[in-house]
Amino acid sequence: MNSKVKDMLTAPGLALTPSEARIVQVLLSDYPMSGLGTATTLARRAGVSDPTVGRLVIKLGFDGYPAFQARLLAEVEARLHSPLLMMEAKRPAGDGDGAAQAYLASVGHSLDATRQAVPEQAYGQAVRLLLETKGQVYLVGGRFSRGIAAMLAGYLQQFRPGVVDLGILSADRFDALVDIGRRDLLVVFDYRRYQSDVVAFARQAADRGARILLFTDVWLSPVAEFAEVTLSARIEVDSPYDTLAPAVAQMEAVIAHAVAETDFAARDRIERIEQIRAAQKVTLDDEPGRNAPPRRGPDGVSRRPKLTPNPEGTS
Amino acid sequence: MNSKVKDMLTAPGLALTPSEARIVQVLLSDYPMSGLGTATTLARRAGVSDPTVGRLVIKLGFDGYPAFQARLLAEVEARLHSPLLMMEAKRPAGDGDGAAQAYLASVGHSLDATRQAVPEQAYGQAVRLLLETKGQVYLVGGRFSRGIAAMLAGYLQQFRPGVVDLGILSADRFDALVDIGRRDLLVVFDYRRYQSDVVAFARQAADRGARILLFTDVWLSPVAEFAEVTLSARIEVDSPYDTLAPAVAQMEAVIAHAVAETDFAARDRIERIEQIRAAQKVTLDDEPGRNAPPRRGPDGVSRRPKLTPNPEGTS
DNA sequence: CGACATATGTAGAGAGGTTTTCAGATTTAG
DNA sequence: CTAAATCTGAAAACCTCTCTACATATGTCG
Repeated sequence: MNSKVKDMLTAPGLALTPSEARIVQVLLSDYPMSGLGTATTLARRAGVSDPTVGRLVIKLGFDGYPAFQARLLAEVEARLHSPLLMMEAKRPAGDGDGAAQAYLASVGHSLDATRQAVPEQAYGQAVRLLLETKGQVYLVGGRFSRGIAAMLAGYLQQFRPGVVDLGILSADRFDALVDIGRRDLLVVFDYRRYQSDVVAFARQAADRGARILLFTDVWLSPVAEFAEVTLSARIEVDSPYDTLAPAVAQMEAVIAHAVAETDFAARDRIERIEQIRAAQKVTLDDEPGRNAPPRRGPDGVSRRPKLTPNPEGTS
Repeated sequence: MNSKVKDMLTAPGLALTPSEARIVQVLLSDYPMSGLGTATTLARRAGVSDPTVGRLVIKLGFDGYPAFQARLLAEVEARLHSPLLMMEAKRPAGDGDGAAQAYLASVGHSLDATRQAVPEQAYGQAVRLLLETKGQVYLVGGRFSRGIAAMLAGYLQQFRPGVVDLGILSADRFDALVDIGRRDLLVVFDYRRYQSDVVAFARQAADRGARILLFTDVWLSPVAEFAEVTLSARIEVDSPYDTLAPAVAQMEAVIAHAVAETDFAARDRIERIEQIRAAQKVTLDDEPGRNAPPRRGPDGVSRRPKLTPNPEGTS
């Protein structure tokens, strides 16, 4: 049921009438384009009548020609999104592009640089710290980067208990230091224009024996001196400001590594959280009335191919 | 006349009405798949009526929607027959890279897709909204994306007064609606797993006459229906979660566009803020007293000299 | 050779898609 | 603020496509 149309057409157990065989041959001769027009067009090319085409696709198990075509279209989309194809479509970047697009291209370069700058091993160490810490996991960040800390906190809460996002570091937040000890982990996000309060906080936490995981730029925050693991990102771009996108990607990469590496003992925890959230209807999964009312054929099959929804999303 | 549809859609001399711009955006955001269904489907996704779609393709020089679609199909065929794609059959899919690095590469693809999905013009519109709004600028975001909202708020505060980051949308935050009116702008970050409270908030703000700038993914949050400008990013990656890195980059690209485009009337404001911050010693600069504003070339484009520290950084 | 079964085409009904028409809404110019 | 121009969507007309019903052809077996 899930195989590609091409496989269905060449399946051995298929009993084809002479006319149907001609249609299949046309279909395969320039696959899948010839199936993307109307049924009548295809019939004419095969030298048969359109009802014959309809009968064939029904014999193949589809509910009708539109359903068949939708499947074909979905396959085209899958191929169109292949990484190789994306490379081909990649434009030279920067030619006629405006400032915004040039900026995005520039971010792409920083992202590449980031990928090459940090060995895979470092991600593994970060994951180990995050998941195997027995005590609490505290997170701090600078004025801009604290948003990333919050995102990471959001993910971590799905994986383990004891996650504390310290948010903005106001003076009274330093009180939290009394609770931080040898069994705890402090995750610090500190990118250039290193904030003195963040550095001070991290130093004091380190003095109290806490382990430190640092996300910073390639010039390394002062925190790197006493951090156990440091992940650096390339953040400079063609702009008076720096970009945080590679930093975000790097944080997410840690999560991706965790997901790939662990056998996902945390899965049941995620599912529990999902259930709670569903009960509270915090997210609306299917936009009512927007993409819908899906046009349906008489068979009840949606006419347009679904556009590959992800099992889990962020917002 | 022989240019690709994508180029026609992004051609500079093209005068697009607001509704038409939304269609173009949808087309580009999932190119070329979204143009392969029916005109009605496309219209629905863009939140416009089908005649508007027809008018657009005629304005582009086609004889009608079927003609437009035929051209699109021809392009698909061309790409499908590309030599690169032929090699794909034997693609092992799993590189020698580890999970984290593969993830970063995947983010790179989404970033490229994002760059190509949104015309430069849209960034200009976003900048205009952000800078020329007379009233207040409010910002909201979802559970994860609110970090991006906070980052944007950080930038905006350097450019203009009246920036209000609404933070987490708790029930009492809805009280803020009474202050939102016709002269104000609401910036919404809403990525898939669209949050019902965010959507509801935006809808009510729109009802009160506020203009709306939306950052979302290519499947478009329901907010897109009544947003004045929508910027969509590609956020899906090879991971059970989505990535927000392209979303961050896109937000920053808006800032980059603003910096490049405007004559930077906001410069004095930035300098004032710099002075205040220096006085409070919030950041520890590696080089004290090196607070110069961004250097700019004769063309008015800001130019960052290599290897000099940024005049303004993110942390 | 004749009767039946299967295969195929023709024609038309019905559904869905596109385009035209027109009126309301919005923006722009004066 | 008013008037003109433009933009937009609702509705309907028109067209195209699909699929059903029926008729015809082709082959098969007694």
